Amino acid sequence: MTQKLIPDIVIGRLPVYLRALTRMLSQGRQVTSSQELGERLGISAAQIRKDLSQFGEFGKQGTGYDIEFLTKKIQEILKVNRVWDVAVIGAGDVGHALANYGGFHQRGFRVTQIYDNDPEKIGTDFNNIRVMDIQEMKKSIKKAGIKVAMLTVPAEVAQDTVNDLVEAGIEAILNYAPVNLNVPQNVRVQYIDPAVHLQNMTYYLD
Amino acid sequence: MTQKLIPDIVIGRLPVYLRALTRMLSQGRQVTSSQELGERLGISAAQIRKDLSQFGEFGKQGTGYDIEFLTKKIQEILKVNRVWDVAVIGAGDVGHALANYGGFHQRGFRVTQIYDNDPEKIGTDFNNIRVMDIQEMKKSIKKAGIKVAMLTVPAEVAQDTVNDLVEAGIEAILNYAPVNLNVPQNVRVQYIDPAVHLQNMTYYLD
DNA sequence: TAGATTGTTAATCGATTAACAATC
DNA sequence: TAGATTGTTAATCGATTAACAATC
Repeated sequence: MTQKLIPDIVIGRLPVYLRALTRMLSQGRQVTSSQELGERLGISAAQIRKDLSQFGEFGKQGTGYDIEFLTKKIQEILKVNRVWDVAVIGAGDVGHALANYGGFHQRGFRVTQIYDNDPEKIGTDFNNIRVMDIQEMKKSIKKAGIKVAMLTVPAEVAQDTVNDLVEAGIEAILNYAPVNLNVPQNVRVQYIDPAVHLQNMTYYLD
Repeated sequence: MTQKLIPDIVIGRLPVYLRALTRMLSQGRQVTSSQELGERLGISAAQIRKDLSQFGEFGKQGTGYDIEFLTKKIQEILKVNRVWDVAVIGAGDVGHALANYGGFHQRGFRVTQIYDNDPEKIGTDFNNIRVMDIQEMKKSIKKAGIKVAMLTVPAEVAQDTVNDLVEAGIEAILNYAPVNLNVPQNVRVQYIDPAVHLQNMTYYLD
């Protein structure tokens, strides 16, 4: 029925492979190997080959991988060989940084909507995008058919906002609010919380 | 010799437990169970008990866990029952958002230094912290004994900057630059790249 | 041909879950 | 006491690695 053939953890490594390959390409490189890639990323060569083999045969024995070809293939697999419109919810510092971020458009994303509830912010422009009233969010996201959102609202209102996003048809949420979110099974959430990431490392410090 | 008793993946979940517990505490809750916590976080109750049991016995049969007590214990384990000074490298939008972020100080961190190479920015204040010349970085971080840095410089200079940070004594790096970093074994890196996180989810969209 | 590297299989390793005695 | 929930063991499940035939 549903596929679920490919482990989540494999999908999670593909963007990292893609990033490294794109970088090599921009440095004029044409061919690489699982060994080289693995060394750069701190991953075993066997794992890289195994991961890629889930999706097809992209390399040549004796030679390795054509970087441009493999890049294209991974982009197809991840469905970033197109551009996804993204809504930013919350026009604070983080929302502002995301609206201005230059790294999205080469990587399959474009911020097209920004929402806030602050009258002072509504109507102002962030990187040429008009900040809209969060009251409009549900209707407007639905109308635009947007599937991807980045959530930068305060923790207290995050879950309510997510409920609206889900009703609006959002299926992928990058959550900057420092709370766990409950969503239906068909909706994906990724978490970014700098304090959580830092706390991951302090354990190892003295 | 070296401990390495506790799996990395367990350490990685503790900050998430801590965040949920802190939230419950702020809501006036006093006691919870592995089952309740698991439901909130989408993790099995067994896993939560197993994770915690790595560090001691923090619960009571029949009752569950005292939230305040467990919070304190996890803070101790993660070494965030103190305040870590953090240096922000790069005073762009992301550096700015991090300098202003209010979520750090209750969670064990305080931004005390910001660096940039842009003469226009050097000497200005971000949230009452004077932006310093990146030329001073190595000397000044070493002098202050700072162990934790957040890196928000462009990809092209990230590795060089990291090399300096390592020489300065930094042992934990939260990397916002969209590249993999090579560091010695004693240095930890966590990666935040919104495009990578988004690409993790697009695979599952149509 | 000789050398290199893939894709894949089988073996190993590690993480998660189920189950339950202990006990609050 | 009865009910609930822990901490822990053993079983299951899944991911990583080693090894090598295939082949460029």
